Amino acid sequence: MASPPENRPRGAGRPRSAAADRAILSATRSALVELGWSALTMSAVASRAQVARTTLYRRWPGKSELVVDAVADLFDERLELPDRGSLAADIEWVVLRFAALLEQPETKTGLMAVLAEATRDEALRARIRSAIVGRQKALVLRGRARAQDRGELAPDPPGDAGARQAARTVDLIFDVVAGSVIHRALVSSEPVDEDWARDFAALVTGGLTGAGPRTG
Amino acid sequence: MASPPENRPRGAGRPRSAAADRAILSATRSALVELGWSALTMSAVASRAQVARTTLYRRWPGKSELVVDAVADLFDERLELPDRGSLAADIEWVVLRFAALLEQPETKTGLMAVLAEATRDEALRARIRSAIVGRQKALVLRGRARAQDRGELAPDPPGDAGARQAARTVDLIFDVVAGSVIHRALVSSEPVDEDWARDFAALVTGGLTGAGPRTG
DNA sequence: ACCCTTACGCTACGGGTCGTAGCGTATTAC
DNA sequence: GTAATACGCTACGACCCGTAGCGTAAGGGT
Repeated sequence: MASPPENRPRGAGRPRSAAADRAILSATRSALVELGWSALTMSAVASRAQVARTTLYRRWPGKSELVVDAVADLFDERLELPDRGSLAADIEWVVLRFAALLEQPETKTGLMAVLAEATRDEALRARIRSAIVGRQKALVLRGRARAQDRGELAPDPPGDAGARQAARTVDLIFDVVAGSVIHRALVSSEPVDEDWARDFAALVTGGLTGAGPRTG
Repeated sequence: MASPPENRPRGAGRPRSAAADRAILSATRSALVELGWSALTMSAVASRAQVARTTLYRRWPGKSELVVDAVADLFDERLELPDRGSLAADIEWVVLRFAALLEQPETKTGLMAVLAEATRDEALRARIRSAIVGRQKALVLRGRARAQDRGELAPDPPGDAGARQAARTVDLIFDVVAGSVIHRALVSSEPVDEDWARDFAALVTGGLTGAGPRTG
């Protein structure tokens, strides 16, 4: 669960209101949906959260950090990867799951806004990777290992070079899955539905030349 | 070439200064790199362009529209697709070309900022598609047709259903290529170099199960 | 129970941006 | 030449920013 940085000296004085934390983060999300990034102001968040404007500045340095924490909460759902029987089916499941997350207007607006702001800020980008997007990578690792167990994929070659090669492949798959879904949903503005997920999984597993997207 | 919308009644009065147009768009790009989206102000652009602030408002309604036009120029380079001999090589070429575009800090910051703002604005999103991202789709169409001529890909099935299926495939490929490159470069913050392009092309053409990313 | 420490709400401040309006001047088409 | 438009400049009210100072509320430690 994302929270404001706890730099305060512990063990003395009045503790910060957890209710205020929740109200602020929730207000930030709803305000982000209604107003968008550029129109979102600290004043708007404060008034929605029934909180003084100064209270916001006591916890977050500025808009970017506040929004990152607010959005990170949305990616906190349990990420599971049930065994769907095949690599392609597992991929479809991940795609649809990720798409469902992006369907929420809060996530959509919040993620893109934060990514845009992070273009000039490597620290912020690292925070996004660890707190938001990076969690999805664990799913790729698990799905790949499972496919190797099934015999659908070749096992990792031994040795140091093999491990490095495997890591590169995982990174590649991760960028392809996450990037394609985001692009489809947020740039092309087309639905990431079961049909698309099936085509996508077929492409990733079989490629264009092999058992291409069209199976029927 | 992107220009401010020409809604003015033609044929009378003093025409708008084309030099000012160029100066404003150029100033917007450089300011965007140095300041980032949120710190970018109309005042900053005006002073850099040696132009009165009111001149900006005479041409663009606001920051978003101005930045879109400024960034669109960067995507205006001639988009060519020389025949590299194979589908995989053609894909590698497109990936590296697109990545080179995204390497420029102006393009990077500008594109993400505009995409973020477009999350809440379908009109802006459509403008981005037609003016910026959508142009790349022509490359996908050409590359696919060429691969079909070579016999690497099956020709489109005849009839209406076949055409629709082909269109879906093109859309899919486009989202996968553009999305993956953007995600790799802007989210993962890893270089889109020749090694990555080769792995990516191998994945898209052969798939995970087939002639996987590792060919050597 | 008491004090100490901190959070909170409120008000106020200087500085900046926004988007618009009005003016006089410059520059072009007809 | 005349009409029409662009341009630079100035000014305006409204808003937001980030910080400071105040009195008050609410816990923790002994």
